[in-house]
Amino acid sequence: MASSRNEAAVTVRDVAQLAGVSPGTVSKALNGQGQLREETRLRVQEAAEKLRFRPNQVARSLSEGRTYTVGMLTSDSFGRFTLPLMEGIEDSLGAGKVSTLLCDGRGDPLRERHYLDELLNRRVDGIVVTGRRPDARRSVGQLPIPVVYVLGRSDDPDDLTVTNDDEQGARLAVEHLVAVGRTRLAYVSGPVHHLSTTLRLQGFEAAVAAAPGVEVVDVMAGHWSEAWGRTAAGMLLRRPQGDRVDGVFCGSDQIARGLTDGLREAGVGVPDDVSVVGFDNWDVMAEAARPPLTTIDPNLVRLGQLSASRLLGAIDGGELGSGVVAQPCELVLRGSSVPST
Amino acid sequence: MASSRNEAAVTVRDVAQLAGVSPGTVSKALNGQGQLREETRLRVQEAAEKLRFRPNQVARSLSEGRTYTVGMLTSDSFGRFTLPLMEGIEDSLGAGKVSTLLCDGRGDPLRERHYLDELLNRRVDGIVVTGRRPDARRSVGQLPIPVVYVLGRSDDPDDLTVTNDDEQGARLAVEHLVAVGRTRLAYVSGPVHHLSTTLRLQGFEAAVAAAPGVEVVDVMAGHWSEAWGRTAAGMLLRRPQGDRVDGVFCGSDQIARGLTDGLREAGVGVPDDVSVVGFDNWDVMAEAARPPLTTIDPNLVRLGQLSASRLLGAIDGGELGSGVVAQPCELVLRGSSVPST
DNA sequence: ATGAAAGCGCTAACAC
DNA sequence: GTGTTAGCGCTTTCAT
Repeated sequence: MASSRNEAAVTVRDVAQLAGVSPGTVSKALNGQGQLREETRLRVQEAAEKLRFRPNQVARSLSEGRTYTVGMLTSDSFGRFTLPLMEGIEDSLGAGKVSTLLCDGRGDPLRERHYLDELLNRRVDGIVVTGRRPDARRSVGQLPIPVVYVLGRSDDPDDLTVTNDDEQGARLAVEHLVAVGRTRLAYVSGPVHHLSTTLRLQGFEAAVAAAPGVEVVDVMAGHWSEAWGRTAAGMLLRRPQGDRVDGVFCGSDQIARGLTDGLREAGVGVPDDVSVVGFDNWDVMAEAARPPLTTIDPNLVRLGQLSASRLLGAIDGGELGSGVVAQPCELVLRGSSVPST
Repeated sequence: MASSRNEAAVTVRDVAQLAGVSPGTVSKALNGQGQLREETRLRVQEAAEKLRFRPNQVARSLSEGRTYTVGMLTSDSFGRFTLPLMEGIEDSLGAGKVSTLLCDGRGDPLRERHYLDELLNRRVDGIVVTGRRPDARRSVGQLPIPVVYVLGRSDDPDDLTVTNDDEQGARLAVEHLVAVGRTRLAYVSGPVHHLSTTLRLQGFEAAVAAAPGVEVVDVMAGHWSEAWGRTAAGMLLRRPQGDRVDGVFCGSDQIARGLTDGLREAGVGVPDDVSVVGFDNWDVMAEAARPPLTTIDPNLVRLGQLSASRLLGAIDGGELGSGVVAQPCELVLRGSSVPST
């Protein structure tokens, strides 16, 4: 039964009748297909407007065999990182007139499987899988529609993953520290079992190795928290005189903020005594810190945009591609890194 | 044209053929309609399984005149507050087998109008409008489907708004401060033009008025930021000796955190000298603060759940209701409020 | 340039 | 109990 709360839904037939043409002509007129006399097209458009015609997208989907819908499946849960991704995804999809169906897997494989079925039943044109787990996630497998993984990687090299380049981001941080004159560097990271922790370590070490006269003084792994940052500050301060650190790269802005607080409260000047660089460019943290944090921005919005536009390309028949596409990060300058001297 | 990347999609006809029945019977068997012999039902289910039949939800929607989809339209943008709401909404909708179509209005009326049209064209069964603006937002108007506003209110009293009870939340905070022995209270709020600021002020004053021997010493409006909290701390500290404050209710956890930092750094003990209560129960802020913040939890997940279940009720033919439904907040106890003495 | 007719895959009313 | 028949509202050949 066609629903109606107020007025019965108006269909192409109604429009056709009012315009004195056939339903087929209405379709063509409204979608710019075929070749119609300009006069007819206008007459149809007027009729449609007059009747406040709302083309039933469901019927259209059935007929066209395409829904102009993509599913967004989150591995973990909606988190802070999901937001900017969603924003970017909507940017790209909105431009292509496609809508987003939301599914929150919440890290539960069963739940995820269920949602996947649902998306497939709904005949979405494609799926973007977001997530940010420590390691690569299990691929959702071969599907009749294109799938792109964003931020969190798929464990299947045949899948396409779009993510940020952690290694390059870390290099950026070190290069900046070196540029402001720092030579004795430490890396205060999140948990070791996090892929991003490892990748950033590689970048950190590579960049230090490439800078003559600069050395890695300390590497400490902990948690993604302010508390860990403060703890790390204490540890850094306990280093013997003459073996101190003058530049710290942190695995997150939360860590960087905690570290900065710890140093400041111990009377160590940031950035005058020690330069600090964070990671994430999470405004709430970076801007509230004292001083505000210089940090590495993984550019999540752009990641979302890119993944969705790759997906759209594949939906429109292009090649999706495979492997990991790592987008460069950017350095965002604030007060925590450049000494005034 | 029905799409296919691998295998042509299998339909009820295919299942019917394999099971040796008619398409109509397949539909009944799979949806538990009508009365079929158990044996037939099983045979059909097996056939469906064997062929990996995916009922085309699009066709079903067209036929049933119901899409099992609701639109989620955000007024502002995806923000920190949207996340828990979405979680709650998905909780309720998922149970009812309905999916969520995401639309980010980004505070742009044109964009919003566009999305609204899109949702209507897609024949969603209902819409939930989220947002958190300072004041009530313009109603999306009379629609052929039910609409519920959550968190941010609609300006039309005929619409249904589900939100948290700011006034009650503030009372809760004051009652707690009084319970731990505080008598000279201040309210450090966000911007005055925010509805929630005003409502909380009312609750604050009402609760103080109801507590004998307790007085309002100061009320200060500023921004939703840590920086403002620190500034406010300074202002509080500059009060003349003998006219000091011993309990502060803050309009947000960010403010509370800034305030706490400001007090601590000036040598004022929290909670021993001054008790502090925040608002939001935003874990990142509340838990990283020193001490962790006692705060008022508006329970956004529950708000999302409630709004979605009200919507589902209306979709299933029930009354939606109207006006503002304000859900109570809860007090969450952490370290910033109860003095050790 | 336009109309007629078939069909997308499913459900539902009515036969048998 | 199960099959048959019409649609749901649109797009899209194919005639004209």
